[in-house]
Amino acid sequence: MTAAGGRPTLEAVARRAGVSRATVSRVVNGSPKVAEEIQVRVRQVVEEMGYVPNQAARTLVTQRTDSIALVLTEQANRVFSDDQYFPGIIFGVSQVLEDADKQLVLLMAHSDAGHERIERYATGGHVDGVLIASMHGADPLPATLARRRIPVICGGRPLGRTNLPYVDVDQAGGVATAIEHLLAGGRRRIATIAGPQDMVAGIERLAAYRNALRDSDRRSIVAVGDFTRGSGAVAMRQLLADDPQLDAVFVASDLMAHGALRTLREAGRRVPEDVAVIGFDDVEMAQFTDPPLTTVRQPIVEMGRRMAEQVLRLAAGEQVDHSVVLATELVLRDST
Amino acid sequence: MTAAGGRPTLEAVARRAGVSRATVSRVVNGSPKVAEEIQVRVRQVVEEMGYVPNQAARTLVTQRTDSIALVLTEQANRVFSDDQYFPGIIFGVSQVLEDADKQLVLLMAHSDAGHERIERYATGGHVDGVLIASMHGADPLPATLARRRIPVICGGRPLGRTNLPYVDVDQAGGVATAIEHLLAGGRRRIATIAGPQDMVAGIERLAAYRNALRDSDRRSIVAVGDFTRGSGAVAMRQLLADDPQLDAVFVASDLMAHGALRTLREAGRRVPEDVAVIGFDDVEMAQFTDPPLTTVRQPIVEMGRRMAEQVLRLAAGEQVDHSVVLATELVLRDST
DNA sequence: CTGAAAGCGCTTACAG
DNA sequence: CTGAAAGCGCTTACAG
Repeated sequence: MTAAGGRPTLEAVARRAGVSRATVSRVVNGSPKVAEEIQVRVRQVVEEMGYVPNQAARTLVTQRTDSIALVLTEQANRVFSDDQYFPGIIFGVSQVLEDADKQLVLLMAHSDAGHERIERYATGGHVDGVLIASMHGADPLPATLARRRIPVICGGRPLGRTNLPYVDVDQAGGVATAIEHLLAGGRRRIATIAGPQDMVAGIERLAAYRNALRDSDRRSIVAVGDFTRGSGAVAMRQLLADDPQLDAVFVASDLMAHGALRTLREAGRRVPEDVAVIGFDDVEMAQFTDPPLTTVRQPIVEMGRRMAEQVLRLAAGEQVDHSVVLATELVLRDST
Repeated sequence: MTAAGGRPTLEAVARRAGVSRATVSRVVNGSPKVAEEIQVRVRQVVEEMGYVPNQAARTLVTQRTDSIALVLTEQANRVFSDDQYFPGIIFGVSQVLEDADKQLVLLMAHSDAGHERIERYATGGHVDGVLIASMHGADPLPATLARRRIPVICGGRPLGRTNLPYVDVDQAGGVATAIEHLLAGGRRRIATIAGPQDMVAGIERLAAYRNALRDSDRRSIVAVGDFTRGSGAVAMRQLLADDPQLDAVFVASDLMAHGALRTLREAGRRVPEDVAVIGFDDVEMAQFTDPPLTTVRQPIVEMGRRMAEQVLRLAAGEQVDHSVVLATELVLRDST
């Protein structure tokens, strides 16, 4: 007995080993109540024949797929700028899933049809749980999945009223520390380059900047980018036009900060003498900009790990905390 | 009739629509020989009940999984440096698979056990084909899979003697153009920072550098990195110690070139006046370094796309070209 | 054009 | 401890 692909089946192994399919199944799945001697014989035949269980057949009966989907609904410019966010999340998630012997299915939506396709796939019983890495606006996808009883964990606090479980970093705390540092350094006109205002990270970092300045009586000077270098360069030009006297800028991502540094250089402003710059992320690149970048570190890989751990708990039927919030930290370098 | 997950089955739809399971199956799968009227009714019931076919059951009978695996066997430092290589490959692959309605399963090996796990998974009938994004040394995995009749496409020419199909860029041509440009600019002592010598991209770019210099009678000056910024910074220090008079350096990746630029700045060397620098990749960052980086552009996303197209052909039983080689191009900026 | 039936390769109560 | 048997939810010749 050989499956269509030419691969041996349980049946074939059982026949060769002189036992029943049930017994082979038990040995393969590590059930303890099989006689030692039989276990040895079966394992040997499995090895000889190169038997590997057919996952589809197994899933059909167990109702478990042993895979987790990671959804990335993001425009191309960000997924494929050299932003470390997505690779970091993927890396963290895959570490945890590998240890748990689960598979990672990557679901990217490049188009609107893609969005619908993802919903269909995730509700189609293909996966035991879903991770949503980043959302624009109040994406209905996580709520839809949750309603269908599919375990879901969001990366970043979901917008809108919902009580979906999520993992996030302490955005407000990180920004507050950054602004305090600038104020303590005597900076008087502190601008910001915000992230996109349909994403929670963009919204919260801007709100935190405003709060911190309000407390200190400074006025806020704002330009908005989309987390890419190019948008940071453009936003910096706008800020310089708005307020040529500005002496500091908090930038909501390191990539945008890199773009801002180029604009400042072109405009003849020295960093940090004329303008102090603080980024957000602490990607490897931040150590190599000119000057090296002071920035708020967020633990991206750890965020991926925690997301994966949470969804595995849900898939196992356990309860999880409604939110997990990871600490951020100001890393001082030469741009302030 | 409702499946364990609470989802409706074919059976349930058939009953509600007053037809057989076979008929519902035909409608769902778009078979043309079903009466128009019945099609309409079945589709309506499918909609009402939110029926989605169970993939495991379908796979079990069709022997197709509609998924493709992408294997990333790489150390953490590279996957999680902000190298655009892996995200670019993932992005290109996922575009093509999305259009073909196939799923992308990401297989990363973080450990040795991971390597074996990947082999087990790929041979376990979970996927219709396998893409291997990057290999160290003469990895036996692709050949093992090919022997098992599993469609495989390699990213980059595989090392060792094998005739596995692959997609690659014109490494030699790109490097040759870069060196010619340096020679034409009157540079006399041209060093290189090579990539890791157990990877084909590292090996081929170094070999092409040596060939180009041999033709011009210059001596070669070599340091080796691992494609990360940090390794580029260290390698540049070694080169300056080896030959303080060097006036150009070809760096096998943009990230390493970024590291090299920082070392040159620290050493008081002006770029390009004292030392010309050329990178390889053309990531977004290359436009933002100080000075902006001249580099050899390789079409990474396109490479991912072509890999996916090739593996889909193999999975469909078609023949594919033994190799697809994409053009590279020298992009001139201010570092030369 | 439509339906009854076989079968894909497993797991798991249920007996013994 | 072991085996016979049912059943997971589909697709697809085969008849009609």
